[in-house]
Amino acid sequence: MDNKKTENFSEWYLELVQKAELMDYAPVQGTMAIRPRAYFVWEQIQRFLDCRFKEAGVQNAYFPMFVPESLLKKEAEHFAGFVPEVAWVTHGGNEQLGERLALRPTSETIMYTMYSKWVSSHRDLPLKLNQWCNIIRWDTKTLKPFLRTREFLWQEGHTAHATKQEADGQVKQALDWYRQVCEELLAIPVLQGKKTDAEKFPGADYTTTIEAIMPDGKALQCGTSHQLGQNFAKIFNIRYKTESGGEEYAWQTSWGVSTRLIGAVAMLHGDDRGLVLPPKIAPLQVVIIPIYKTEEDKALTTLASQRHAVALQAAGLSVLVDDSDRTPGWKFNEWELKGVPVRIEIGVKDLAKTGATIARRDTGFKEFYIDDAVLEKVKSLMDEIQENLLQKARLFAQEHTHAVENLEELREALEIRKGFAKAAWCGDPRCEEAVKEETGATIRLVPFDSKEGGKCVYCGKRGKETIYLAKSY
RNA sequence: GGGGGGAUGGGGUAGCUUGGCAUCCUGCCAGCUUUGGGAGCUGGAGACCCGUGUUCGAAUCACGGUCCCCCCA
Repeated sequence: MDNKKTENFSEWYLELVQKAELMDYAPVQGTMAIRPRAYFVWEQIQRFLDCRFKEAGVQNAYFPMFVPESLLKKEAEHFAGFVPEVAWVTHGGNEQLGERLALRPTSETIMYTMYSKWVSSHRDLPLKLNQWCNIIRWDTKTLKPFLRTREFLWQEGHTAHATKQEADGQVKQALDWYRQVCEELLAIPVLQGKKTDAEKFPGADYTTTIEAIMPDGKALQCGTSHQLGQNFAKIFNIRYKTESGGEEYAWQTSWGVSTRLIGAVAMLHGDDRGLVLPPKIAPLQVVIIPIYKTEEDKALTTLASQRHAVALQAAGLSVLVDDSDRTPGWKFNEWELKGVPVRIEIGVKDLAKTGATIARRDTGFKEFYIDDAVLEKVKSLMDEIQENLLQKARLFAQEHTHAVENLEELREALEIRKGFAKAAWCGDPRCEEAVKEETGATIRLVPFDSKEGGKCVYCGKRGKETIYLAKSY
């Protein structure tokens, strides 16, 4: 790595994602190839969420990526929110289409057109479907690999329920899945709460969100879950006959997380040596490097390496013996750049003591272990490193979250101390807008345990809500 | 939305003002050699973002386009 995380954060991140072979730029602006090392992380996220979805009765399905303009327009607020960044298909071959087709920026409208055909009785509810797919948003803001690209992968869950309460419960459950995937799998601590009306999903009654703090103090929205109320149901005519013979509109939710999470992992845990991956999502968890001078030593150290590899693999770990024709120093640097959580060095010195040297990626700490202790140590390191990364990130988040009482303190928290600000807000959208204008920060969320009290960070009137503010990606 | 910087083998670069066989590092291939924190030697393959113009001749000058990065809103 040429750039330092603390000196040129932005350049450091770009160097990191490319050198660690997470992505590569593709020919169209704002698009990229997701390389195997990053796609593996996505697969772990998919696996983690997919089994929770299925346990909860959410089934996978697939809907078309083409959304006719007339459908996208049906919900006015929704359309207004998305139209600035919609990419359109206007031609088929050389023939201009009668109606242009949006490349889905999200799938509410196309899916709910189908939902209206599939829902007619209370017996059809709840309807809970999810799709894993790509999304196109023709963003004009600053693009950044994984965090903001014009095409990305995500999952979008869409449910229809008989009652508001049930839909509220689904919104909450989805958000909790997202909190779990961030904290338990990716070691990214998050704040949870509600978006303000100004920041909510276009067409929703309310939006809930999880937000993480990045090393430069900016907020990253990591997942959202929306209560759509009956807004779409009324427009797309999703009605059901109740048990008592009446007719009601369904209550709906939608929720999603995207490949943006991969960028969050790289950004948050990476260091000046390169990528640092939490063991649970590392494509390669252990690399074993034999070290030798003579052919005889090469045979011995490689054999010992392979013996350890077999034992570790039997314990369910992904292991590679790097016996390539490179110097040990080169291999150390290479695998550190790629973020492998644990490295085992086996040289003649280790053989003489019938053991191996184990180095952990997160702290760089190296220690010798006798052969019999290696397996247990590596297994426990998987948990220790996973936990350490989460704790380190939690500590960072705490240290970069500052309680503020007025605009001046808010500016200081954002500009000098670089982080989140916790404040009170009177609830007036004009104060929210003014703060955004004057500081560049937005209200990231209103926590679920928001309390009245304090003074509005902008106007000084009585506070009605607790808020967290930050600049964001 | 505004401002600034940039694009030269796979990656990083020199050359551009003053037009004339394109520099160096790294990576890649082959061979030798080497191995406890990015070793060495020899040989080899590999590039001027795209288009138009000016010119005997364009990486270099002009115009247009595409793409990337940074800062501000």
